Amino acid sequence: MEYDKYAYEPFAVTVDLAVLTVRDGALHVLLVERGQDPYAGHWALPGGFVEPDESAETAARRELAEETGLSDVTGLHLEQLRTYSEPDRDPRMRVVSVAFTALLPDAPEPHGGSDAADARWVECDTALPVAFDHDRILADARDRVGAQLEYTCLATAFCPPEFTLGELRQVYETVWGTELDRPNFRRKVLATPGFVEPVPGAARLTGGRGKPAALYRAGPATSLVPPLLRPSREGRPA
Amino acid sequence: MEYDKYAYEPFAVTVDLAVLTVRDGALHVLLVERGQDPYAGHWALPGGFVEPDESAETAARRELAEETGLSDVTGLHLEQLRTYSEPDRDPRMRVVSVAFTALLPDAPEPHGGSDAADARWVECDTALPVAFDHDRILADARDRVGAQLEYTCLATAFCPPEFTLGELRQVYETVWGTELDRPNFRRKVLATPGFVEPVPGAARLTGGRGKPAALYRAGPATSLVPPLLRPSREGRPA
DNA sequence: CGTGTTTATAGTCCAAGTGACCATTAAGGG
DNA sequence: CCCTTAATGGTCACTTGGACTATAAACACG
Repeated sequence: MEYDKYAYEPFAVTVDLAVLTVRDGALHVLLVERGQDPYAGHWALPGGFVEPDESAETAARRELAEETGLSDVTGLHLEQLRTYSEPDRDPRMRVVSVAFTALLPDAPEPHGGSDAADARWVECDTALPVAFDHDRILADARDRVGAQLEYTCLATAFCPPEFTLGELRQVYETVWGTELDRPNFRRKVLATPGFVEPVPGAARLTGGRGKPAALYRAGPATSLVPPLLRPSREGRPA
Repeated sequence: MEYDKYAYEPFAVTVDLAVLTVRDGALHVLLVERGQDPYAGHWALPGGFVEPDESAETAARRELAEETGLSDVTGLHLEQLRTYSEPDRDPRMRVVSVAFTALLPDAPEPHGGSDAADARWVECDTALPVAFDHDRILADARDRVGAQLEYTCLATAFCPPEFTLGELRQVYETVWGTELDRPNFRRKVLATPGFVEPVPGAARLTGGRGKPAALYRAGPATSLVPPLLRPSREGRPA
């Protein structure tokens, strides 16, 4: 490999974030409204340039803090998704973007941050024209997260620090778009060591309509073996 | 996002390839010997710059053809691994590298190609000092491939067009570093629709020492549900 | 030439896992 | 006060997968 920085057209390197959360039984993504061309007025994934002294991960966490307005993003799940490098993905210049997936427990309304005209949570299933190739990034992020729910304990990243098994089950049902049997889901989760841990004291009462549920915290486990397979689309009569 | 190509230090964008193959019951990786500083004389993963009109995927496939000397790399499994962007990963300048994993069936000896002093297959487990952060890239590639064998049909990418179930099993055993029960492996593979398909005619005779094995081809399936879990390191008495 | 080794293949047995249920408990809403 | 809702506890049958035995068909070696 020869290195001659003047022999090649310089690349701009950016990060794009697919910040996902579960709200009202639907998967939502954080989008910002672009204030300038190209795609002025379109919605787009939050993101920005990687600074000269940053890694892409550092830049992504900085952007996450800026765009969500959260004071503490250290505990949030942030993971590299993949890199998008098609030569024509940005009409102005050569931009290579490292995309990340971030999972948030609750959904605080974002303040239209730094360089974005507006920022808001948008339901993923609404057919919304988004800028650049961000629709593909978002689709890839949904695929990845859906697959990860099967064989990791990642679902707790969508939940607040203390949660009920019903809330955890709704995460699966929302991301997968299926219904799960309550008793079987409970048995599977509780049979997996380190997935969830009971909160010593209380049980939640005031909120829902049914019998109050016990509270759990996320456990130390990260992988889920054997996996929790989503109901197959096969074998269903037409 | 503001785009001003002069406001930021330019990034060089490269691709690095972890080209893996199974040979003699051991996982091998294609390494090239660097001819110049830094790391002159060290071994490194093959790779190179992304050209102005290329995507990272295109560049990776071009490099794969160049480095392996294979005339046809269209059928080979090439997959984006992740992007490495630590600011100090290259001592000379800011280089962001998109790493790929490639899986090869057999192991034709590479010709020391274009800009590499030498190229050869190296057993992955040999503790070899490699340049830059390529040891981490290689470790990530091994992790990824090992995990993918569990829940995808990717193992056939290590095999020639026609192969026996014993060869397929050796792929698993080599990548995972474990032994698998022959009858159980056979039952699992054959019970998965579309994983492998029998070759109409022949059965292999001349090669091995034991009873001749039937030949199979890779089937159309890509995902392996339920997965083929590797034997756990747990539950083993000390 | 026969015997032993090696590998492929067929089949058995049983424990764990899981889907499909049913039943009970404990809240809130009319 | 009854109905609805949701959590929780439990059963049962079927499937999966790990451990294991047995047979078949090649080669190596004396």
